[in-house]
Amino acid sequence: MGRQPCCDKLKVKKGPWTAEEDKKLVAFILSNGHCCWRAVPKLAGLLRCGKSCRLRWTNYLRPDLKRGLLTDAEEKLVIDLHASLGNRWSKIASKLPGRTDNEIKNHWNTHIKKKLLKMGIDPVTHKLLNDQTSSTVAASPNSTVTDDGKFSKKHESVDQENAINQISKEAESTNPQQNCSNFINRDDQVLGFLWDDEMPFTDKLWSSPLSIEAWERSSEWLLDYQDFGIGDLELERVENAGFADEQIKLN
DNA sequence: AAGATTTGCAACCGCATGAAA
DNA sequence: GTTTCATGCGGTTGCAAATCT
Repeated sequence: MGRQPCCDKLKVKKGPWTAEEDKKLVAFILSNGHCCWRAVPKLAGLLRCGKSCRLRWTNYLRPDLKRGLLTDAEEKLVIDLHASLGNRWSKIASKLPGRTDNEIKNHWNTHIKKKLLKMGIDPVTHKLLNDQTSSTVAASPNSTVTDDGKFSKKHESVDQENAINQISKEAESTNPQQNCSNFINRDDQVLGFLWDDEMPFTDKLWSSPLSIEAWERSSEWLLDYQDFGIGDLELERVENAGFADEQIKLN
């Protein structure tokens, strides 16, 4: 006897969410929280699977999400983290406040991968493409790397330790051709917080109560960006400033 | 202008994991 | 110890928008 489906697939709606559905979901979560995702669609009056609700909330409706393209600083962090962690997008996303694993994964596949290839860098190994003798960054007796660049979840702390050692080794290297990561401007103070498991300021944000009005105020981009696609430059400017502020706070 | 192709991203699917019964 | 269930994660797909021919 296998596992039952999380919902009755015949009676659930699929595909893009409407503004009405978004509003229902947000209103429900802001007033009730999401103790059990399976119950959310029924209680919120949505013909959706609980899984779909969770995804919509975490990837799109959460009030603390940033919108727009990743900044240069964020992109560099993603590349660094990918070199150390591989395709563990949720782990990478946890180090970039306001960004989701889905967003980072998409940005990696559509932008960063191409950029690295253009620079002659293998996006899987983070080594120069013509450097046949190099092994992967995280390859060590204590970590496992699969063909597609996935890292084993076992020995995580050892992997992280190796990664930190690797990053400091890279920083010491003076020859830009030796390792692709040298093109990244290192900021040790920034990298320092990357290995902390907690991101205190996002936790604070989540623990504070939020009204539907507050959500609507903080999510005006939903109208601006989803329906009309305006304000990208202004948004980017604000986000860049915000990200810089967060880094200053952390330092 | 119109059709073909490419790109970017939201959403889905299946699997893994851990907790509860 | 086994089964069931809820949730999270990473890979993949589908489709609208953008770009090319």
